[in-house]
Amino acid sequence: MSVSETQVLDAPFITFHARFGASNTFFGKDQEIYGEYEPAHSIYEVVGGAVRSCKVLSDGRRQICEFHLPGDIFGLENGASYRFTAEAVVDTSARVVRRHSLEYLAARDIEVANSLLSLTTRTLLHAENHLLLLGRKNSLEKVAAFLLEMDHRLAGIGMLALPMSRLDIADYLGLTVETVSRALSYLRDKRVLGFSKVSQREIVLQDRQRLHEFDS
Amino acid sequence: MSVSETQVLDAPFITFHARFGASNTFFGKDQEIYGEYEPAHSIYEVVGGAVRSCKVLSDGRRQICEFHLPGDIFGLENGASYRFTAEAVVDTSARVVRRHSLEYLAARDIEVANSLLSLTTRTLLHAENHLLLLGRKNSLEKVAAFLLEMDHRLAGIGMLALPMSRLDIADYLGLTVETVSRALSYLRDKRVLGFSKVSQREIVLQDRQRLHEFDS
DNA sequence: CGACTATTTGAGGCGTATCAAGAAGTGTGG
DNA sequence: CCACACTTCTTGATACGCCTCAAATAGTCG
Repeated sequence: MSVSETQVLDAPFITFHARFGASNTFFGKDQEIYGEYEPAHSIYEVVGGAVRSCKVLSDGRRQICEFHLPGDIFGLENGASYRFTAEAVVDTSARVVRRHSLEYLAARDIEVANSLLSLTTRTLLHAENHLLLLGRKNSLEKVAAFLLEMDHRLAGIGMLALPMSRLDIADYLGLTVETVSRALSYLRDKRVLGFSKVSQREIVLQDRQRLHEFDS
Repeated sequence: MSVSETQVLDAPFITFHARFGASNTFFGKDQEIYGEYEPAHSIYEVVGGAVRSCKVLSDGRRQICEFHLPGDIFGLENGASYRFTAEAVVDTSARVVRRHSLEYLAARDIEVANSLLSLTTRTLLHAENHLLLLGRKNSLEKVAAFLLEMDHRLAGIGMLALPMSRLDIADYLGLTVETVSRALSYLRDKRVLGFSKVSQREIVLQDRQRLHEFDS
């Protein structure tokens, strides 16, 4: 079972955007949006493109904790600084809201406060499922779970246009590029999925049912 | 760097306890407190002992997402059901609060709502650091990080009385019992830590500095 | 003390990482 | 449009870290 409860909890946030107006900003591919431990001044909503939130060890090992896709909100912090580095996976546009504006609202409007809680809880839910994946699933299960998550979140009609590279996928799943590639090849050979001829990052889910069987 | 921001955010929750009174309940070692997907009726605060929150795959592979130690709150849900199974690691006593009481409060008192958000954020912070550990650290780094986390959370004076078994530690770190044991033996041989003669679960941190060097 | 469980230690195997090379895809300038 | 350089992805060979299986030791509890 793999995460993704893209529900309708954003309503108050949308309202917020409408009420306060939020500026649109563009980020080029691989551009850093903010760095870990920087003061958390802004909150973002992906409009188009994709963003990765990651943590990095001193020797460069990287763990991507989340991918943010259109409609997702990221950069929401309770503490003083960001807990991640956020980078654009591809060219990305995002709405930006200053943090103090939102905090001002949340301190008064219990609806807003509760929608922030919902947002945080959803993130937590995703993280906890990811813990199980990282700690206890093998490479094939990880890749299958990833594809199912993306299929779900990209409102999949069987055709996945992945914005991220194999390296991003690997760092999300705690694997290497080669292992991810081998898992995908394996699933292709089993006719569970196919690669589009247009791009290596377009994947056709030929048998979603059977893909589920590869996940846990 | 390993988690644990045991701050003073519980104040409103404590207040809540005082205001509404919360019944104390006892759980024997390995007793289930609640199961994953059960309706989430209650919220708990550990008084004495320890609790593990875990997820289990169909074939029995288990991932412990968190250990709850005295003072910790667990079982707080936004959705209808629990996201984990919670079990007593050792004989444990906990204060129990009915969920609807807390929700009643949170819907009116913005202070309470914000303290719930703080609580959730702290859990999220822990989970995200754990993602990095599970995805990208090797066994020695994992065990070192675990010891440092416990040292910190058990208000360590250099002597760790771990409530959990090696199996619990393994399932927390995404390892096997044997690997955990080997890492501990290695650190003992390096004189970074020592085993108490009283119990295998009492560990003496002989060189916290050097232990830090083993973590990432 | 005796039965049982938890932990440690050893030997060997498996899964994923690493290293290396080639293929496929992308972008730029002519 | 092609030529070229560069990046990304795939595939193969090998290495290594952690898991598995097995057995000995230590600890716990009646």
